[in-house]
Amino acid sequence: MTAEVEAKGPGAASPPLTERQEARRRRILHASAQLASRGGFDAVQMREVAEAAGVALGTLYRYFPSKVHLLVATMQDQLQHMHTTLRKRPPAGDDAAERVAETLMRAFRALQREPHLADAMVRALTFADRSVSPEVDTVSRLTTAIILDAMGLDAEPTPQQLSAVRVIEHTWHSALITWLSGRASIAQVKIDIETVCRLIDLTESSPSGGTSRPKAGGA
Amino acid sequence: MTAEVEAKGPGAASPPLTERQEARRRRILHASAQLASRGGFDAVQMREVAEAAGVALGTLYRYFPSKVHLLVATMQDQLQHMHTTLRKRPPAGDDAAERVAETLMRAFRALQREPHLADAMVRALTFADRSVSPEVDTVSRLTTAIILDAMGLDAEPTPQQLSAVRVIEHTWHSALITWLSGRASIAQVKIDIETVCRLIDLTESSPSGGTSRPKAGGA
DNA sequence: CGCTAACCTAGAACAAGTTTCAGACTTGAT
DNA sequence: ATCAAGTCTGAAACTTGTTCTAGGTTAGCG
Repeated sequence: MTAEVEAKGPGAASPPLTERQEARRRRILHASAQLASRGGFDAVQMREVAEAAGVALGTLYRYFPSKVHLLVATMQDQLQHMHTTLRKRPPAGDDAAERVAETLMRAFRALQREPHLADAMVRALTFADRSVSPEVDTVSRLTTAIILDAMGLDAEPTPQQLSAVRVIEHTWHSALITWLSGRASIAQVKIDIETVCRLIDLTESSPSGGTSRPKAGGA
Repeated sequence: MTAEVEAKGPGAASPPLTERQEARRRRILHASAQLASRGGFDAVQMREVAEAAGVALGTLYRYFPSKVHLLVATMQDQLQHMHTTLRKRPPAGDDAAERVAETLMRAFRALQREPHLADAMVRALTFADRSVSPEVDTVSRLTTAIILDAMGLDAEPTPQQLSAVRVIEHTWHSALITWLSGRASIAQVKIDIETVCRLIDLTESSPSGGTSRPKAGGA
């Protein structure tokens, strides 16, 4: 139990990094993503990451206390990027289930363009043990935010809707894994996503229109 | 249809093991489960497994080509055991969704009794790469069989039902992971299982009775 | 029995994640 | 400018999964 991992945990006031430190951090994450894109989880070797980022091995471990921490942070990074990208062109489906499925399929296609990177990030995410919980939780919240965005609700989500979203996330992660390990085809993943998204239809509160509404204006 | 223990691939005619070899194999699996029960994934150290099983390290690797292979085989073992146990007292719910949820919660409670073992097996399962696909697939088929059993269908499952089962499996695995890594409570897992099991209700073919039937005599 | 092929053992060796440490460099305050 | 505290570097060491080697054992067969 040495270092307090200063993650984005609840109320964690990460000591403000100097500019050079911020730059180091970004170099590390970039090197991580680069190596991951080449050969997936196994290709992200800590010594190579350190060398590619131009920092000493000890420094790498000061910034990210383990390989899994590093890759989960890499995923945070990519997810953030994807979130902003997705927000620019919101899904156009008629009901919430369609929109969520469309959004996830869009994300899936993005991952298909970098399957090795996807492999590294997803494997790290599911392999993470308790010591990485705060970071994994951040990823989970980001994913939840993306899905809720896609649903385009005009009110706070109900507990049932949150449950459905949780299940959708479960399916999303697990389906990715089966795809990455070659046990499911792309088509199969699509079917699974569409199947689970039907759960959203079960959570419609009012019998009239439910969550169907083309454009929930936000501001 | 008891799955053959030798999951070396499609049609792989695993050379029949001699009695001493079978005994070695069992000693190894037992040692693996034992160590896993103590301290989870990390506690299953190949050298220790070999010593506890009374075989040389090289022999251990001849039987199981990697730690992940070993743990996935351990899971096959446990699942088989659970499958026969579950069959003895089939779930009593009124509709398929209830029965499946009940069955999974029963399995979940069994895992709670050996959380470290569960940790080792589930982490191995999701961390497995392509080289372990055949074995992971066997586990997946076993899980599917358990769920289909619980549904108590009287006919071949429809494609939609199979999709629902796939999504249930996804949720099951992923929910286990969140529980094991301390990011979800037992209650939360229960909710997620119950939520995803509602998908089964969506696959009822006829509007009359659907899959509801108290006791579908097994086979 | 004695042969051969496959199997097993003990142990060294190798690979990659992680830890440690002494010394050089930055930073912030005085 | 100077000092103290904290940070970074380079390199070695340690851990555990995995591979390799040389020699002993077992099983089937004439």
